[in-house]
Amino acid sequence: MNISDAASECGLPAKTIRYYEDIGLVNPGRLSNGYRDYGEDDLHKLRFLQRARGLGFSVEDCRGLLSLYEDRNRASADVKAIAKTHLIEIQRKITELQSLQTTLSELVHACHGDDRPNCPIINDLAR
Amino acid sequence: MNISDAASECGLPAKTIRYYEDIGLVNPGRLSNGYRDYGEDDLHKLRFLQRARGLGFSVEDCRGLLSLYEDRNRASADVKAIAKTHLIEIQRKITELQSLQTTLSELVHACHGDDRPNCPIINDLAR
DNA sequence: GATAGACCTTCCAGCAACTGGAAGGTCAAG
DNA sequence: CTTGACCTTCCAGTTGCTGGAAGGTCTATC
Repeated sequence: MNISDAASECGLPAKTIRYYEDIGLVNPGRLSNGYRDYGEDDLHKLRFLQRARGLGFSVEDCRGLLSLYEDRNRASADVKAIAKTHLIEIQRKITELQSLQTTLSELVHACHGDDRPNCPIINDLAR
Repeated sequence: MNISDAASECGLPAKTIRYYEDIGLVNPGRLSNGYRDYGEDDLHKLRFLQRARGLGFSVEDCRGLLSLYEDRNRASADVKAIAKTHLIEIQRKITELQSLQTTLSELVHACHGDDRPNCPIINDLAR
């Protein structure tokens, strides 16, 4: 299967798939004309990557998850550890964004938003 | 005032301040020896940038806010528009992260996390 | 006057995770 | 035999810095 069919199969752009190959995540075979040729294993990995990236795992996390995916003797604890760390990071980001949201929405509400120059947002930033 | 004093005044690393100059945000004068020399206006702008970046505004947003800050005839509506757009973007990110959080925390809870290979997290990613 | 150390300068490279585009090869249809 | 849609590689750009190298300057001390 060529790269654009693989792309529509797994939901990743061809560019991204080539990039994943560059960084050593998925190594398809090659046809005699030099074209990449994706087999079922490759497609599984690509779909795996698409899902994992979609859950916000970093590419390096994905590398780790992928090797656990391929390891039939993995300990689920190893997978859980990666996921847990990521989850904590997500929770940290949510908290941070919520704090920004609170501040910003107060400022936005305090600002008249008319054609006059007085502006609580600017005042706050300038304080 | 030299760059390291300016840095401690505004809470930004010297490297970052030089970078902001590179991209045309704050242009201090220069002493005869070529050293940057920060005046009160420069420091105000740097503090402004530090606050605005801290609220998550992009550097390009900061450029816009800075020029509104310096425009005594600004319309507060222009400021509010930038802030509102940013706020909406923050809210979008929060929603997205919360959805990731839900999915991931379900997976993490479902995973035993022992030394056996069976793992709902991997299973989900591989489905 | 020499020297050490702490500044300062510029410029170049790298991070994450792609994305766009140029230049060129290949293939199937008409 | 040409057109157009693929494919290939490689290089540059994105965001917002950050680290480091190479070299100039300043201040203090000996």
